[in-house]
Amino acid sequence: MAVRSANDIHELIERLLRQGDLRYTTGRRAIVDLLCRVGQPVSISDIESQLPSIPRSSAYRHLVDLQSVGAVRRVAANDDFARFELAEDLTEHHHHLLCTSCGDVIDVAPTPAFEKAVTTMIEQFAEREGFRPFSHSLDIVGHCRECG
Amino acid sequence: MAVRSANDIHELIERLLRQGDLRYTTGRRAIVDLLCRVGQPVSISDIESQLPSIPRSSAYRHLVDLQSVGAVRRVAANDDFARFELAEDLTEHHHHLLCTSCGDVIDVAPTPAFEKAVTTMIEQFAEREGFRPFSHSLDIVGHCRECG
DNA sequence: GTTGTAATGAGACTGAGTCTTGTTCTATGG
DNA sequence: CCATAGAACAAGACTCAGTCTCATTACAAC
Repeated sequence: MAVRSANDIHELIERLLRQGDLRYTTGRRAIVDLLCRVGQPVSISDIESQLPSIPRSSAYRHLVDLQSVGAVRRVAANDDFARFELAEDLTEHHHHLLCTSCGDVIDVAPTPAFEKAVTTMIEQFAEREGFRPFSHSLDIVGHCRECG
Repeated sequence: MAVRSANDIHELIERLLRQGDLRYTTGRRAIVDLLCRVGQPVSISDIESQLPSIPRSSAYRHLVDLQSVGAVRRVAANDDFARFELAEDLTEHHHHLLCTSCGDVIDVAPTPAFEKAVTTMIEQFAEREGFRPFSHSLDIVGHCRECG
């Protein structure tokens, strides 16, 4: 799903951090690396098991920092564990398949026809409700291939 | 947004509970009443303030019971408080406007054109990913009228 | 009534996520 | 090179939404 190379992403995130007077340190880079590699939303326990050298408190702090500069986005999954992924500006707009059995989250890219329909509809809501939309996300709930 | 009258909803929920060998007691009814009245997702603190006679532990238990028979659905909002609403079977299919400023959740009914586009796209994903879809939800993130 | 089961209230408990504190890096400047 | 100031960090205490336990109460069936 990566539209840019990992190198590009690192460079972009470094710039984003610098704009916020933050450094792109080893710990932050390790987390971004993981997010690039996995290519789908990652939970804190994923981070703990993949990057055991990073303490939980640091992982949370890094994620908050990365969010604050717009490099990372928090994803609300179906279980009650927060998950994190690279911001869409760095990858591409996509939606999520949520498995209610194993909790897994799978990224999927929408078709242009669908996104056009969404945009049209959102404009209607915005008009009617006086709502100013920033972004949208579609979650498809069901069972993944493994869970049948 | 109510497609059925509150009376109908109570009757349906009573039947759902009975099928699960559960009774439609005063506490459960009070919560369902609140969900009908408010007509949008409600948080635990909303329930506490609107129904002070129901202890928190009971409110949570009632919500779990109501969920287990399919009368109520848990909604993941943008803040990290769970919210609850009547299941779509009892009301009508709808989506959510999430305000990132005040945390409010507003129900909106999708246009038929949009739902057709969603269905088509979901079928494609299901095919491609071996995913068995049960339901979907679209969240539109932004600022509500009050928050500008 | 009696009796078995569901429902309830009160409060202890759990654990994801946050905050605090003291320490270690690192970028700059003399 | 060293000094030093601010950022980053590790460790662990802390918070509080949500869950669990258990003793008590309501209810349905006989």
